[in-house]
Amino acid sequence: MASTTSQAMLSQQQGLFENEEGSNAQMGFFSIPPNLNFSSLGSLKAFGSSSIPSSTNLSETLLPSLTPLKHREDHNITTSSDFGGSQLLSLQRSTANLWAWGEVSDDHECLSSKRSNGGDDRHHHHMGVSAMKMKKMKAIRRKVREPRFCFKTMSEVDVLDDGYKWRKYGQKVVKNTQHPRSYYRCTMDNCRVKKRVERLAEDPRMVITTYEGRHVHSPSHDLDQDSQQASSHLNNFFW
DNA sequence: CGCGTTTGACCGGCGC
DNA sequence: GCGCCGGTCAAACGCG
Repeated sequence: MASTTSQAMLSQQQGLFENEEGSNAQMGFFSIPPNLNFSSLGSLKAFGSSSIPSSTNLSETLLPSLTPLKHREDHNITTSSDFGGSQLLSLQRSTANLWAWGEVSDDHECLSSKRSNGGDDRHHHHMGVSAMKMKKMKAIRRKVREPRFCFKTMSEVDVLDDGYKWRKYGQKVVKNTQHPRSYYRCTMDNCRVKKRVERLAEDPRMVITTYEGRHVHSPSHDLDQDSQQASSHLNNFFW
């Protein structure tokens, strides 16, 4: 991996969020300029949660600044001031987690998951949801799911450090893409947040990350100083 | 030894 | 009904 200037320069960042408006399920979209500063976050937040009561416990999560892991280890890139061009925004709904799967499917900017509840059904079985209930839920084509948020960043590394600890639980080559999609789950016990990471087929320099769910805890304590620096700013907004 | 990754198998939904 | 496909599981493995 050549350590050029572009290595951690997430010069172009765009994000998507999905909300749970039921039949009006939709995805927002925003671009994150490389020189984003914290004052911008307010507007992004407002954009992403236009229908959310602003008082809802601020559990919308703004993930701490991202540092590509390898770079964090190898090059110790700093993320102060404007995040060093390496940041992640996550907008999540803190209210009910209902959304219609069939209607958030066809956005190729985000990881398309036209019907990604196969494995989750199994998961729900594990969680003790009765088959009867699941059938009923399926019947109305509506499913209790965690809010999702996806964005794409330009980075040479796949896994961006968002301050949480993730465990990889799967990898899959999806059709019509040359790069595998990786599946991660938050390592915290009762935290069911998942994320998927893949590279854009059209532009392998772009990494698409999709977060699903909401963390029930603060970011991992073992952040390095850089991350702590940046996330401490963010904490003013969200924690 | 504990934790994280890899990877083939499996499951369930969807389209034909 | 069957095959395809995305998502998940879990055993095996690697590493510190």
